[in-house]
Amino acid sequence: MTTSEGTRPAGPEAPRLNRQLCFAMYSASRAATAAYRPMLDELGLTYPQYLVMLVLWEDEPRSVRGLGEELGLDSGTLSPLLKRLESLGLVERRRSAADERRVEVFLTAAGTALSAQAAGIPQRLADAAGLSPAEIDQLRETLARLTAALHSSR
Amino acid sequence: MTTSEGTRPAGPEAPRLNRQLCFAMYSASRAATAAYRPMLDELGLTYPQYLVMLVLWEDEPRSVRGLGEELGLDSGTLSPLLKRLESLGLVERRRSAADERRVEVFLTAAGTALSAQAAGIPQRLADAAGLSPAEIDQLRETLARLTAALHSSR
DNA sequence: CGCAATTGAGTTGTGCGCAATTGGATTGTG
DNA sequence: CACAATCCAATTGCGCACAACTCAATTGCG
Repeated sequence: MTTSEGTRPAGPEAPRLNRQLCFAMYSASRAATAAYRPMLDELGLTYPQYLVMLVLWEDEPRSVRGLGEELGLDSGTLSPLLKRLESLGLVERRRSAADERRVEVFLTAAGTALSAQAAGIPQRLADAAGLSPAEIDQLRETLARLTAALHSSR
Repeated sequence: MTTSEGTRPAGPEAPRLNRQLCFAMYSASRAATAAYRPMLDELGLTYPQYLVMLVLWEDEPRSVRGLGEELGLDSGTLSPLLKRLESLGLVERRRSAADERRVEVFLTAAGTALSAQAAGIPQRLADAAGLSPAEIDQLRETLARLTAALHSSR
């Protein structure tokens, strides 16, 4: 029977075309996480834990809410992650005195010290990426625009 | 040469620079998955399940091993995922007669039929991406090169 | 042929990511 | 001031990812 899709040019290879764009992002993201893994293993961190530490190394303390906005993660992800960072002795969580709903996340001395050990990671990953600085820059800019467009399309 | 401070490592802001490249990929990948979610909800699929179906819509049957190579996933991820697709009535798994170690994944009639319902998704996502076809093409190419470089750097 | 090494799928355990819900704290409005 | 609406963190439940492991089937090698 004839399909009812006369208005759309949805040929049999349309799904295949699409897979290439989004699958490329999915693959690249997992490849990057995998490339980080051996370096982060030396620090005893996972990649999302490393992202949280990067934010805290910039500015501290941060509320759980603030970390979530910065990273695009909610408390369902952050609460157990922060609990693990706390049990590693890298951060400390304290209820805000001004607003008892908020939990402030502080770095411990060990958490602050870990920054020095992590300092070499960016360069090591840039070396593994095999892209020129200009390409990296452009890739980052395009991805940021794409992310913003996808978020605002809801 | 623009913004090329990459030669000066280990400064206090090095971690911040790094976060931008890899965090951009991490964010973009999650934003894309989120953009797919409402469309895939209509099909009752998750994004990884959709990827598996895309491969099967191209060529069927595929072994678990073959799917894993195509998608970069191992049996620890695929086995339970395929079990869920089977319980949805979209695929069927059968031991290969030629090699009893292999499991061949076949589409059911319902699995084949779902392809028509999924046909509109690529265009809908491309619209949400807000990038020109040329930009999409270049992004895909750069990501593919990056993924290959990261994999071969091990 | 006989048996060790390899292969393929599955299972287990850990840690995200995200939707939905809970429960206590705060804010806004009458 | 009262109290409903909102806010914030935590919890629960489900589905990936991925490492490590198990077990059966197959292959390779003497």
